[in-house]
Amino acid sequence: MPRFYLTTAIDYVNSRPHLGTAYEKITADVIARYKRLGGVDTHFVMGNDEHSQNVFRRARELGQEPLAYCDRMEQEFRDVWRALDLSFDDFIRTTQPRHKAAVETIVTRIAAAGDLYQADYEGWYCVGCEAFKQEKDLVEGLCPIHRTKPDWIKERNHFFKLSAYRDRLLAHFAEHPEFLQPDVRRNEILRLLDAGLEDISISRAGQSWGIPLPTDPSSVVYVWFDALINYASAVGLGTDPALFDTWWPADLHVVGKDITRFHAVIWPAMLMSAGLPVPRQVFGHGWVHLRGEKMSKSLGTAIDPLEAAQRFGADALRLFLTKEIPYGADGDFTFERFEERYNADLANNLGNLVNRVTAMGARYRQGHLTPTGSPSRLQDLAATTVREYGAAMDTYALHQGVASVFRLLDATNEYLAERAPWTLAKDPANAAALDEVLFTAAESLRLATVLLGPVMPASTQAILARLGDHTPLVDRRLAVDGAWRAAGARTVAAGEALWPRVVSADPTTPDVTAAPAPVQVRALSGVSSVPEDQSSATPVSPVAAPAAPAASAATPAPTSAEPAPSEDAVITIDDFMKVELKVGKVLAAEAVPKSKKLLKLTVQDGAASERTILAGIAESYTPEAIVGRTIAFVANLAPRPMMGLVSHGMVLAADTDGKAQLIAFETPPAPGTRIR
RNA sequence: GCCGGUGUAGCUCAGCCGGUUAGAGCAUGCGUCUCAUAAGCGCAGGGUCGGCGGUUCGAGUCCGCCCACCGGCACCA
Repeated sequence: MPRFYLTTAIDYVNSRPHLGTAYEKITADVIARYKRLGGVDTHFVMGNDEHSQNVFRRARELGQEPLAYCDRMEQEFRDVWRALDLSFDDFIRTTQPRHKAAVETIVTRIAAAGDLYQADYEGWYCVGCEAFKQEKDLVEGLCPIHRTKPDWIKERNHFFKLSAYRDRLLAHFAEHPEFLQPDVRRNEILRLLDAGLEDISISRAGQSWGIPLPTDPSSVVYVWFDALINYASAVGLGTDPALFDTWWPADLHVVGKDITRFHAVIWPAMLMSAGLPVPRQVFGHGWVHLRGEKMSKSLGTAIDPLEAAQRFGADALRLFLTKEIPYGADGDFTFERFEERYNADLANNLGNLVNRVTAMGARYRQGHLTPTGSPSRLQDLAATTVREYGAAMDTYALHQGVASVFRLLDATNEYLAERAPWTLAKDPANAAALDEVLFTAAESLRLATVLLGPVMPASTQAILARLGDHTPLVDRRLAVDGAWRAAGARTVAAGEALWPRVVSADPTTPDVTAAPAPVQVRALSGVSSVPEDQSSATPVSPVAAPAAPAASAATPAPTSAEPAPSEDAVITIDDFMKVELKVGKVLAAEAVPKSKKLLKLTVQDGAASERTILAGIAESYTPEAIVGRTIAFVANLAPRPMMGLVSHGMVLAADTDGKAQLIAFETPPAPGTRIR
């Protein structure tokens, strides 16, 4: 029997899943159920990503042990997934022993392959700046800020030789065009590969929350490196060789478009290094927007999938998300549109069709339908539909697959209007014709319902039962149940409306936008946490991972790009007082040439002194709008060169999903005033 | 700034290698049937196919330039 191993990204557990997360799982579930319908032995795995500092911190905030916190969150996630009828076969957690075994296996094999080198990261280091310097930052070999020659120093770390795999990855992409879909994502990654790869740091020193690096137990495996391995640990790498042989390599990783690079570049390189087969395909799906806007937890605009499901049922939500959003592209969700589609597709079309077919069967034939064997145009169309449906679903054009089924439903409604069984029923002489029409319509509907099974598992099963097809869901096969049955009497049963038509005065939901969460105050703007908000999926902060912690001579940053949170999230007043916050007045502002985000500000920082600060707020403020404003800034930050200029400080702004909002004062204090 | 994508009826989108009056679904209006969830079926209105220019007998479909929006990279201490 053919096999199919399917995964979704594993999720951070620092907050509950929202509609964007649910979208990924639902579409993956549709694929899994479609495969099973096709008679494919399918293994569908989901899970949670728990070795994140954010998770650790969140648990601490709540005064809980991290693991206990993760246990609780697993239950919350499972509750949501159950409500959405997700048919995963296994649920992996990165804190499980089997995952630890797999991580150790892979890291050990990578080390054995010689692709892991103990950091000793080298680079130019300016003592004045307290920072590593890139070659390109130096002016005639000197630090542009301090006019001194930086030192060449070393710092310990563990790196994976990602750069060594560029050619093999390029070759793989060339040989397997289907490896990364859709094509937009593929092109992006190809360009990234063209630009070259840098080695990546895979360890974090001095942390306890994580899996110790086998080659250096004083460090833990960096969270996203750890997370990727879940796909292998879930099928027994390092714990169950037989299971692993059965399922590996994975056939499909369904992930958000923001993390395709982890799955299409780093993950295959890791596997190549470890001498393991790479997954057959990665699919990067798009986002679900809310009213055209990115859904955001911090703005309180994230939709609770449970609320959406409760509104019209889980199956209705599953249908909406699969049918209305071209798979791979971004889509838009609104309750108005959801209701509109619910009424059109489910109440008026499918639901009503079920009712009229079964009602007429009951009324004219006491539920007993007998075949007459006469071919009809519906039978031909059904064959075409099955073909189109299969072709679409096989290439994950889920929306097209579903659309083709609805064309068959439309045709069935037309057929009834054309043959008018209610008229035939008036004259006993038409008994044979009436039998033919009732049977044909019921069979067409039955077949269409089978095809919708992967999308709406519960309700299609209910419809089929009413149509006299009592095959258990697990035994349903496309080749058998998706074929037109010209023979075999059956019994249909009338019943309640499955999807009563709904008309609400105001389908918008006020509670969605009700309570915006507090906005993070963060120095400088623009650093949005997309993965947290939107995909909340696996391999963590893409901003932090591949590009930044690199070891090539060209890159500084000894470890990660993240500010390396200490084991304690709490700081003392002494720590805080090290930061010198001051009031400043913007004397002049101009856009930095060739930069999209930077404004160059001339800030009065004392009675008669001024300094230059570069601020990443150009997407939120024009230079004119900011001149004359009184702002807050960090005064004692090490100078930093950017875009050929040097910034002496950092402006404070609230960060609401990439949109900066400067801090304002009721009555502007004099420039230079200390803030604390 | 570089790279890529999108821009077609009120809304969501189809339109392959250029070829008769540009399509579908939803929404709207009218008509009609009555088995059915005021559902079904039929008909209709509605589009300078983002803009300008070019190639061609002929362009939504090819080429160039421009505009808008989206995404990726650089950049965001």
